[in-house]
Amino acid sequence: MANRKQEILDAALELADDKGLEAVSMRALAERTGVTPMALYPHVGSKAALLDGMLGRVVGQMVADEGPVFYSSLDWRERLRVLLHGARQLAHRHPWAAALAFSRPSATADSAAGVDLFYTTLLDAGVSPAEVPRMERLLTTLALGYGASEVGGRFAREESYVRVRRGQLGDAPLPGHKALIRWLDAPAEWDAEFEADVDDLVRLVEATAARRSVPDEQ
Amino acid sequence: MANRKQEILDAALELADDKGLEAVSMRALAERTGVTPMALYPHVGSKAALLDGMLGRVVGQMVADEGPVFYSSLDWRERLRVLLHGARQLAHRHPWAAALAFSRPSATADSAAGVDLFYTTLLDAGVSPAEVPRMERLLTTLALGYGASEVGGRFAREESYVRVRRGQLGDAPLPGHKALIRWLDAPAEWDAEFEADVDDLVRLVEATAARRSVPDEQ
DNA sequence: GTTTGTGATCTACACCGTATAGATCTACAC
DNA sequence: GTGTAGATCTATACGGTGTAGATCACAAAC
Repeated sequence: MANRKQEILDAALELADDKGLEAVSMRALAERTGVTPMALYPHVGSKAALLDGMLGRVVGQMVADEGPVFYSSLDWRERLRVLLHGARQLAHRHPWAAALAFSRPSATADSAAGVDLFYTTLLDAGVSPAEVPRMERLLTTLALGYGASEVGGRFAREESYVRVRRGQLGDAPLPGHKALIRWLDAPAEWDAEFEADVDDLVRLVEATAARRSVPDEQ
Repeated sequence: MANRKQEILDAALELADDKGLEAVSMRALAERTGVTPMALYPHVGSKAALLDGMLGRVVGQMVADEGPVFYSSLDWRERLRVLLHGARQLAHRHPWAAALAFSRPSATADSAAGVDLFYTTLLDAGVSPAEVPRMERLLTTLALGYGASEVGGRFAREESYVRVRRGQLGDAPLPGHKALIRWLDAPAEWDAEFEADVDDLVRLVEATAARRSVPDEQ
């Protein structure tokens, strides 16, 4: 029974990875699994629960892949970088998961191990315990949101956007765009940009740790 | 014709705001508009285009509400805070829009005015022009992602999570959770936490502006 | 050998987005 | 008034969706 559930989940992952989340219908999944649609229900509960299960699985799997690295003697800075890249990678490897991640609790048994890696890393960095959970949310929200924006199309440009770049839109002036024309034309290099974001975040964590001296409980 | 489209969009917004995005079907929208489903198509094009239109409308509307404030003599720090809170507010006021925002281009005619407010604010802060677009993406991704996580449920806890908090999950130890038990029990105060995030982001922008001296073009 | 329980199945329902084809209304030219 | 062009709405239909409900097959337990 529990075994069967894993098989079904695996089939659903394959389906989502190579045909997109919208191709994951109970009927299609059933065919892939070799049973009728209704046979899935005792195992997965419902479509929503199926999606939860899929998300939990990819998160858990990512942690399993990268977790071991963490008990080596890496600097907290290096560990943090790996974690942030991992969160973005999740969106790249499983585009469907990025969108899903924002609509389901992250405080899950499946993701606890991943969150814990952030916690220990931040504690090692010297961040005050009272600030660690907030910091974890800040970091994962940005890394995950960045990945989701890339694969979901938020960072893409509309065709009609050419005119906007010129710094004028209908009657309304766009002074900011106007001043930045040179830099808006530059092709976006997402890898490099995210790297710069990671640099900023590492510095932000350093600064937060340095501020630890403020009078606080404990 | 263009008028009719706005009416339909307004009806769709009402529907989404008080019954959720999944209640916005062409059939339900048609009934609300007093017309048959197929009558909507010449105006809105398709369901996907309808969603785009809805998103563009709430974004544009938000900018129209808060834009004027910006040409007053506010400090860039104050302006940035207003913008970040605005992005989070978007998710709170229109929960459906937060999820949508990650799957549609943000470089739209509708949102250009909003992006421009970020651009001018960052330029005023002294951020290097070459870094402004990246910074805008970083800031909006975090603020929007934070709001989306709140309303979408990512920040919620699962029932089964009680055990995880104890710092032990099955056989795997969770040292980070264990060390943080005291702080994980604290009820989450999202407003206060986001305020702290905003503080961090303002400092991050300050630091970025201060680093401007590095040898760079222009 | 009957009972119990566990899965899979089949049918059916209410809903979805939308292609296609036709009806109706409005406004203006003659 | 009549004709006509364009915009707007309607009717019907197709192939999809998730899943409730009833039924059936078969293995293990008593």
